[in-house]
Amino acid sequence: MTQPNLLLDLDLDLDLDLDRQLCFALYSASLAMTKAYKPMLAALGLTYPQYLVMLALWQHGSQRVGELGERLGLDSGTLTPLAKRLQALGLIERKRSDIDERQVEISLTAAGKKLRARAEPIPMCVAQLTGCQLPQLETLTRELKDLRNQLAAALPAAATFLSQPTQ
Amino acid sequence: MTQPNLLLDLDLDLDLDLDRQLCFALYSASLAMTKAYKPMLAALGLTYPQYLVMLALWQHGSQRVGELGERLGLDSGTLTPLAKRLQALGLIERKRSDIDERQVEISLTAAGKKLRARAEPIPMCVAQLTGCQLPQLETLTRELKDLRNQLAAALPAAATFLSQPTQ
DNA sequence: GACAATTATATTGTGTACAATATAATTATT
DNA sequence: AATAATTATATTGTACACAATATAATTGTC
Repeated sequence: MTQPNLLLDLDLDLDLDLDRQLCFALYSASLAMTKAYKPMLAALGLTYPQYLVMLALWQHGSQRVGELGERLGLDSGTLTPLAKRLQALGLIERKRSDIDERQVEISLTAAGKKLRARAEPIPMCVAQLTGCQLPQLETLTRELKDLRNQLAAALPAAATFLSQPTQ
Repeated sequence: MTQPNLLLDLDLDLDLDLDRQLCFALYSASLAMTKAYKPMLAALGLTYPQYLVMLALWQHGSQRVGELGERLGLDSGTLTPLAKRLQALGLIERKRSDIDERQVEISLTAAGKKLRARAEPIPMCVAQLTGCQLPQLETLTRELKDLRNQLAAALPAAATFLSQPTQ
């Protein structure tokens, strides 16, 4: 008699059940991953976001705060104090550019470069903790990168999604 | 001539390249997801972690701080001040249990229950922002939940991973 | 029933995240 | 070349996360 209600069907798949939310699965997996890294990074004297900055510097060498921010998706409000802590640890240097004094160039010290060797076994340790095979981890990594890129591209749309009625 | 070096091969797959790290893909996707939610949740007057607490309350009803923490993977240091803010917003109540005065029961106010209707369309909006089909999102959600559970279970091992030489 | 051990939540301190704003330098325009 | 607009980083304020500790209530043991 009555046609199946499409909106009702969608509600079945997209309710507010915590364990069916992609956002919560992402959020809690990310926190769990940070906790898994914590003891290993503590041995290097680093927090997890500090480790990410070191990864970016080890891979791409000296770079400006803005480049770091774009790579990591973080702004100066996060990076400036973080970089000051890495500088206090003696791992990086911060220097105003001579060409453009608005820019701050971040570079590795000898101690910072040396730390890389001690960080190298960490990804393997974490991979073992996941209990997954490498190809599966690579697939998941690619899917998450795609998701991140898609969300970042769609961000302007998100701002007006609920404020506008369907027009 | 020379046999392929297994360790070298593994290094190719598990180096310190930022864009090949599962941890960074997770971290940045999670931050991007939070940013996508932000404008929609702002319309409800909620932050993202506050929204997660509301989801847990809408789904499971009144519960103790400890239950909330276990569900969300957060501790009292995070939840106590967050709950006080939700209380200040008039969305929840906090009451010491009569049976066990150590426990604090968190329940929804009428305004807190009412807010659910306005939150209901949000998951659908986000799903559209991802540009993915629902089955793909469900698969990714399950994979992330598995990863989180596996990491949580393996956490004790992580603590001793780098401090112990291979024995 | 006193008291040690455990449990539940709260508090404190450190380190992110990020919006909003401030500051200072560079570029564009006239 | 003065000045408006833009750009790069820093600062401020709010809200998480979480380790470490504190507090208070309950349970277990004798």
